Amino acid sequence: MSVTIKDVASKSGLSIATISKYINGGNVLEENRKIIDKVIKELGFEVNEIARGLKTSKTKTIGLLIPSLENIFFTSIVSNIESVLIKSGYSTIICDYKEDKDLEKQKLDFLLKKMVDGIITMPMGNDSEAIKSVIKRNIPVVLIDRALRDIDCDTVLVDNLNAAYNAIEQLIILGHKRIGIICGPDEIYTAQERLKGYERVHEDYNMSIDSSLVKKGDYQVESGYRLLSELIKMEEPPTAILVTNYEMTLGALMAVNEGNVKIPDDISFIGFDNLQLSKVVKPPLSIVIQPVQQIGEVAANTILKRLKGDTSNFPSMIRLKTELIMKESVQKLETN
Amino acid sequence: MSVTIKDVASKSGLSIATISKYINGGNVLEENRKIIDKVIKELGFEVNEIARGLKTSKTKTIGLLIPSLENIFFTSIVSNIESVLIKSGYSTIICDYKEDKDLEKQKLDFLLKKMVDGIITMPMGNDSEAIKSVIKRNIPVVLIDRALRDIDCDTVLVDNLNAAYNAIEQLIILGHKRIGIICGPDEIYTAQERLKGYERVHEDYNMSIDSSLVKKGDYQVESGYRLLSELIKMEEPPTAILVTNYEMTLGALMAVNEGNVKIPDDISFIGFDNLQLSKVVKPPLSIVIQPVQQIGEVAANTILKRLKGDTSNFPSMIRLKTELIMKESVQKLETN
DNA sequence: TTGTACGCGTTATCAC
DNA sequence: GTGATAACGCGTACAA
Repeated sequence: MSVTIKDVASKSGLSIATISKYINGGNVLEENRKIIDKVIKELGFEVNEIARGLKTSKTKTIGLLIPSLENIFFTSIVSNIESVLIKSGYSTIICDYKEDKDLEKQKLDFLLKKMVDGIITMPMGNDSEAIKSVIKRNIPVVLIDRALRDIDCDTVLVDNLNAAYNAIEQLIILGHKRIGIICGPDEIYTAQERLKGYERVHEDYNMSIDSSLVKKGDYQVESGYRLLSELIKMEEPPTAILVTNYEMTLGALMAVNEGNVKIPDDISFIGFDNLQLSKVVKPPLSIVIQPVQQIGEVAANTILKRLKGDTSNFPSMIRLKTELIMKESVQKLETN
Repeated sequence: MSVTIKDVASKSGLSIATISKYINGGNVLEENRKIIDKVIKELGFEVNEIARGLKTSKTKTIGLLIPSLENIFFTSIVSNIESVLIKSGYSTIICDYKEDKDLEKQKLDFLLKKMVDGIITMPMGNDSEAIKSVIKRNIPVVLIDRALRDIDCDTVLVDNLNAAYNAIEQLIILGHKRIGIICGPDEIYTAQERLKGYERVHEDYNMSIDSSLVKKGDYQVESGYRLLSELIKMEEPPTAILVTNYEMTLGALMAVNEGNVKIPDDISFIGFDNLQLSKVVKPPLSIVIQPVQQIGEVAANTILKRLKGDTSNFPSMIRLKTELIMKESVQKLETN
């Protein structure tokens, strides 16, 4: 079918072994080097990665396991990861587990069966066992966005705690006393951290927390809608709100629109994750931006490093900073 | 390292050939069948896909080549494709070419080098040559979203022409005479078709087209913003507008918000592609919805069919219907 | 430096 | 129905 080393060998008059050595960067006579180079170009020879893989048990493929492909936050990261990896000749098999823990395990197995050389994943459950067994098989794993307890594994995340902390702090500085938050699910790492940020800033400013202002959603649009509706219908509603991911921000805005509530007059609003959205709605939305590009690049470079056998400072834990963009959706509150 | 057929053979007392035949669904004595089954389970044997690939020259991998991973319309399709393919044991290597024609070719080569069994792609340029050469190599290709001229290739698209036609028709029925459209780039198939729909409905209703109302953007946010700004600043602005993709819809909404223009009082508005968006903005946006799930499923099933060697009605051209959802962003115009 | 021979795990072909 | 055995294309000792 396609051109093999054998073909190159016979046409160049050299042996298969020599050609192979040349391809893999070994020492070959300058003279032969030229000949081989020429023949390879003439024949259009390309290494058969799959035959090579059989021998080396390396597939030059990285598995990417993410919660959903219908979430721009995740796919942006994926896009950046792919860009970096392809430069090193790695392809990426992307699996989304549709926010389903069973599917997550299934797809992890799938990737393993496909003999990926490494795995980058955003774990959902805390099935650190599955991940552990992968690491035990000497397959490098990089966790992104969400950390896992009791596990030695390279991890790239954003400083979720301070992301929430800083946003809430701004609201406090502007005079808000009753600040609501719409969190993600308890089981999810980022949700825990963002809530911690909310709690810690209250402590630091010596403010007590009204637990009725802390709403727990599921990172989906509908919960953002429902929970914000609940908040604005309270007898004593919050004067400001932080919504902690993109989907819920979307939902919360729907609730605002339908509830005849005005931003920022009736409620100050800080959203999450999507800069474009902040410009479409009126007034412009204040927003917490995560460094998606960096996350992808750092994750990809980390796994590339491990793939090269560099085990320095393992396990690495990199915590990237978010950015808070304040716009007119937040109002200064008169202190009375 | 891992368990091989050889191991299964020696432990079961049968030959490698028999085990292989069993695995691939050949006829084996009921008696042996049981033994093999048991041994496989005990040993936890799994086929080494890469060794199998070397022999069969099949990788059980489909290449997916899309313009961008940061576009929910594309990634939704990808997600659905992946769901279908994985059920048949296929993995998908996803490449995005970042709307760059050179990158598109590069990544196509990359996929070929990875020996994918088939390719599903949304082509950008009209480099039908590259695709043709793939097909000539007997690698099935399915085009989605965008058709290519002069080429025999299975294609799955939506009826873009009538998508635009129907939207504009509704506006006409509601009494609008000056209807603007913000199109995509001339080179892109979907943009051409949507524009044709605009033109045809004007013909059918015997209305002439004011070419200053036909704006050509590039499917990016900024152009939607810029072009809608231009439209509303006209001396005689349109009374209604159709924006023909999601990003430009986003941009156009920004312009509306900043321009102190009211929807639908000052201008009736129909957007594209994203249902969620339609609920977030106020008033609720009328929108053209594409059947992303179907697109993905049909495309995946088509390539699966070809992979099985079924060449019936090749090349198939499937045209899926869009849905028009009318909301309060469109106003009935008084006929005077 | 170069060449020979063999192994990687499967599948396919043929005898039996 | 079953079992040797030759491929598949490449890497790698080892010998030359």
